[in-house]
Amino acid sequence: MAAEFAEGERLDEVTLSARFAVSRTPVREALHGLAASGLVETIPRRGAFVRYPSFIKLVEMFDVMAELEAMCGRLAARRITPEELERLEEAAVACERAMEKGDADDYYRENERFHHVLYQASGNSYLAGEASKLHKRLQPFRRLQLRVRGRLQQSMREHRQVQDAIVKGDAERAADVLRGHIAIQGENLRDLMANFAKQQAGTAARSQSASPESGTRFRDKDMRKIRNPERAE
Amino acid sequence: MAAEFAEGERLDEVTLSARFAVSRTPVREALHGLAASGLVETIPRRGAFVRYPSFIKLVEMFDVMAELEAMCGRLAARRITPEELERLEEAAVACERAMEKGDADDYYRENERFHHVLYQASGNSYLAGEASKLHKRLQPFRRLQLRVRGRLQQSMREHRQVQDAIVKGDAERAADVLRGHIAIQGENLRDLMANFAKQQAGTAARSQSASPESGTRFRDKDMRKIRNPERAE
DNA sequence: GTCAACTTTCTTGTATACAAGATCGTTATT
DNA sequence: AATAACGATCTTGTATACAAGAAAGTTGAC
Repeated sequence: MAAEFAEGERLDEVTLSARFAVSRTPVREALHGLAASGLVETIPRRGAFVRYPSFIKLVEMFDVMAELEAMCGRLAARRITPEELERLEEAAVACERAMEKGDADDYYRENERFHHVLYQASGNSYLAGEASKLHKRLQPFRRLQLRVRGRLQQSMREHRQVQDAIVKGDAERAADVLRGHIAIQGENLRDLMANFAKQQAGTAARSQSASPESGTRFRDKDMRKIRNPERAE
Repeated sequence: MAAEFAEGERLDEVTLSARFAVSRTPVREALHGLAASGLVETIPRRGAFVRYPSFIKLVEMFDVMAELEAMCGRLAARRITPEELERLEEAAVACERAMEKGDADDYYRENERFHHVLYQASGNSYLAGEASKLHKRLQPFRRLQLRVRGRLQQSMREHRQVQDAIVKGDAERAADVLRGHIAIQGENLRDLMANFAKQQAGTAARSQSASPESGTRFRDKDMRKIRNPERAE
């Protein structure tokens, strides 16, 4: 399920339509949607290719996420309503319960609730939307990290610090704590990926086989045809 | 050209396909693209509706843009390469020439170049991409502002301040100046819109006529059919 | 006259057919 | 034998046909 489609794999429209027992039309629309959300890259007249974010790109995305969350925190510290404060407390309590149970899945869900309350509390609906989108995209990699030893407890402490700063209306501290809260996930990711790379070192080359760059071998005679790749978008 | 499609207007697929002399298929794909970029809202089984960002949303977007640019500046101050520094200077000089000529269109183009160099110089390609996307979306509203009296000169001064901070490697100052540089556009927008509203006050009501909320009159008898609007995505 | 159920019409969503570009294989030429 | 030109095949992009859901109009009951 997790590794159903390999990085670089070409997604053939007819194959997919056969597999899901629909015509090519909805398949095409779905592929365009995935392309918009970045999971797939489409090259005109060539097809759609699976694009998992590279490690570099993931770290970059976590950096941006950290900044967006910091902005949410800064604004929320000034703008949060009593009702939202209450929901923040509820989410924090739920997180605490999950942590005490040691239930990572549960913590993960409640953690998400906590952050979404913050996005809303920023009072900037565009920001909230963008933060949610990126949060969702980084979701699987965030989830991975909750397995790291002691991460749940640390995460919880950071949540309480954020909450404290917001209750006190300390915008800059809320921003800083949140920035760190996310940035540390980028750091942890580095560690996880390093370990993962050690294990998977042997099979890495194979997974690249179907990518358009490495897989489609341009023969010398075809090189005369000068094509500009004309990347989608 | 500018106001070819009115806010809330329904975009009929067959009408559009007739107008552009293509079949419905590419029209549908184009509409989906516009929906992804936020210019159009699609409601399942109902159609696509023109959605210009509201004034509130615009201000929100400028706030986020300010933060993204600030982040670019902070990173660029530390990571910019000599080659990028050179391109920044080139863009700044080009801006200066345009300003001296008083050519707002030209300044607008070169200003864009200046900012794109900064995005690149951040060394975070994801950030650069997101900043470019939002920049592009705010483009028409930015452009409006260059007509404001004295804005060109002020903008130019701010550019030089940004450049100075980056040359000196002062990350926080670069961030602060850039944040202000963008934030002021949100402020100016407020003024422009206030003036615009005064002029257009009479015609405002009419432009809403075709929106699905106000235009589609549900008759009482139809209210029994409980539909969840099921907003797209 | 008003309101509800039915029917008609219109529009989106999906399937299929066709056109055009791209890759791959074959053949001919140097 | 290597390379270029040509043609066959496959795949995407577009057009058209069909199905299903939504809005509007019509008829009938109270």
